Amino acid sequence: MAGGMPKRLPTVSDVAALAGVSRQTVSNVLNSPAVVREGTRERVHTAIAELGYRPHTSARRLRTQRAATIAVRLDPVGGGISGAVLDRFLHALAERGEERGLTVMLYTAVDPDDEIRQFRRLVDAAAVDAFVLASTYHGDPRTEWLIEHDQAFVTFGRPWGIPDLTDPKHFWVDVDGRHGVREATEQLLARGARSVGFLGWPAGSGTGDERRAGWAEALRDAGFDDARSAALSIVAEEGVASGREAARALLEREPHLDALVTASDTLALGALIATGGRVPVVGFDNTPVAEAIGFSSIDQRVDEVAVAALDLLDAVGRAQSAGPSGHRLIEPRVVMRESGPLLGLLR
Amino acid sequence: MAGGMPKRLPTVSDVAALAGVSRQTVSNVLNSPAVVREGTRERVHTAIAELGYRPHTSARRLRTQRAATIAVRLDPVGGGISGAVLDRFLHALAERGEERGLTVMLYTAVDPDDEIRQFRRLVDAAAVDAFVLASTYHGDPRTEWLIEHDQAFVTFGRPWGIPDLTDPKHFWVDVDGRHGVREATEQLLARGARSVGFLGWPAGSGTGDERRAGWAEALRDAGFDDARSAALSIVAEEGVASGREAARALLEREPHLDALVTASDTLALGALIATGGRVPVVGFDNTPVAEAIGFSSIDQRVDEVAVAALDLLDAVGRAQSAGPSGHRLIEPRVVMRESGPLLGLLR
DNA sequence: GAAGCTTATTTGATCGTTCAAATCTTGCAA
DNA sequence: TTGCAAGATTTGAACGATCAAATAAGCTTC
Repeated sequence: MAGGMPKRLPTVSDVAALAGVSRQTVSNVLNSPAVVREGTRERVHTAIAELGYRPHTSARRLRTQRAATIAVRLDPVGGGISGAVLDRFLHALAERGEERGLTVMLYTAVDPDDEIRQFRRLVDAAAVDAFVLASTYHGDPRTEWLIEHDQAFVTFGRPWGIPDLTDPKHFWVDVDGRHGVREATEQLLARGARSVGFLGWPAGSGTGDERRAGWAEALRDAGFDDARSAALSIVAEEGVASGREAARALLEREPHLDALVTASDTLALGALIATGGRVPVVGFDNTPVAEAIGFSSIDQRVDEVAVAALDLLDAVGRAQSAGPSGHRLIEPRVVMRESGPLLGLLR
Repeated sequence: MAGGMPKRLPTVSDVAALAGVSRQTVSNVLNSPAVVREGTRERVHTAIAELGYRPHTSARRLRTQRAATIAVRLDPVGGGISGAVLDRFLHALAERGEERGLTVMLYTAVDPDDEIRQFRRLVDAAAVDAFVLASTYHGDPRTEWLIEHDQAFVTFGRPWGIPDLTDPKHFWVDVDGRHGVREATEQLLARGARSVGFLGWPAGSGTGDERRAGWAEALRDAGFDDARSAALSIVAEEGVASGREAARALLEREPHLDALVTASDTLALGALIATGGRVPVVGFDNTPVAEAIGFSSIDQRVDEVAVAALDLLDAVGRAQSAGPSGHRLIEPRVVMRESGPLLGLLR
């Protein structure tokens, strides 16, 4: 309705005038309150409140040469069922970032080269002062570029090349999948399971290997010998169908299997279909699908990951040693679902 | 490695100096090339390329008073299985926005009031010049606030209150669910289905009512009388379990049902479980789950939605009448999956 | 009560760009 | 040649904030 004037936003000078002080004092009240005398500070605060003043984002960014923005790449479709993880991570990042005055902006890219082109664009335009990468691999050209060009970044997912792992320039946060899977396996054993199988990805993906290792550790501690363990483990590519096939094969080989841990909710869903829900299955990622169907899963706790990532980033920003070291391992949480609404009904 | 100087980014003056022209000419080359003589323009372009110059985002924003940024709220978890829709919409928005020099930033909010607080924060800080809302309802305080404060915005999802629908200040894009469902139903009938059921949400949600209406239209056109139609329709709350229950009840009542259209992939999954995959089911949203399991679904074509939303936004920006009217209806695409990898195996 | 110090506040310059107005070129008719 | 409009380019100012240096105010101390 109103329509009227475009209603110019109040500036620091307007506040200053109203409070009877100078621009700089207003600025100080906001950025280094300690330096302003109590009475003045209060007067300025009421003026700010009265006018509904807020610092002009771009003006501040121009002067301070900080974009206060972190860029995150949004994947094309968030591959398969497990896509929601990035979603939740983004949400956490946006929420936690805002608490620290950071804006999260999105970019897209079709391949690593394209992504580097984006880096260049954003960096050259001073549009961003840090990047969050959602996963990296050994010899990743993206991290190489970022390091080469002195750009702040954190990866969600540890770098899997041995040398990179300790590279002080590479900051990362990751979820300790090994620990999570181990704990899930232990819980299954503790509640009476006699043989717990594992359905995971082919060797070579660092993440998958870690998850399998966690399961293997739990079995070893429970007294299983290596031959027995080997028989209880099977491999499948990510995908519901291939998970179903593999689970079926494993069950044929090991009819007495009474629980199954998997490397992802996608595989878990396949396994559930194969077993008709008769065998408890634990997935990984705790996706909405796991919740809807009602099977157990290991939650990555992306909220913690986001907080850790931001912590690392502003450590980088201040060029101070990022706490103990340049990375953080978050412990996932096992979410056991006793009897999902649909588990028994799948058969 | 490099380490060295912080390497100041080149400015418009650096380019000007190198090309032997003034600042403003460089600016003109970028913003109104027509006004610069051909030869000069070329010289400036090579200088730009040589230095790898790009306009400083914040400086430009400060001067032009445009943030070139649109804000989108990221939902807490993206409810259930269908969450991926927002995900894909965001991706499309980011990608298409970038083509037009727009940045997509995220914000979060726990409820409408909180969201309005965010509006205020972003608007007062001149951090954003338009909002995209992912759905609205009748008397939505958010759209009221935005209109009241002359803020540009578009909603994905038409406003369901009658008066709002034609409000020239409310710009919206929506997917014509009625049309999509109708088309899917027709396709099923065309390939020989004799009775096609509908599993949808309780009346009252505009979106759900539209979808049901599309199915009803198709049946009517095919010569079904209203009593027959009514018997083929059933209602369920969103959720895999309730979908399964409802589908089961419907099948008991109508054993000869040979196809089922549903209001969401979540309901579709429930129906598939109930029928053991024996009855073809069409979902809505074409989520990754539909693709993974292999059942048919209606795709919202979020990419088109994103483009339309951006078109409307810059129509608003230029205060020119937004094409035919302030809204766009996108036709969804029916994705028929003949024999999903898992369909027959669910039983 | 004036010198000397600390604390509080103000002034002028600057970040990098674009706007508005001024100046310089060019082309062409008189 | 001169005049003069149209076109091309340049100059000065401004966007709104913060930095750095300068000034003013408040407290001690002798």
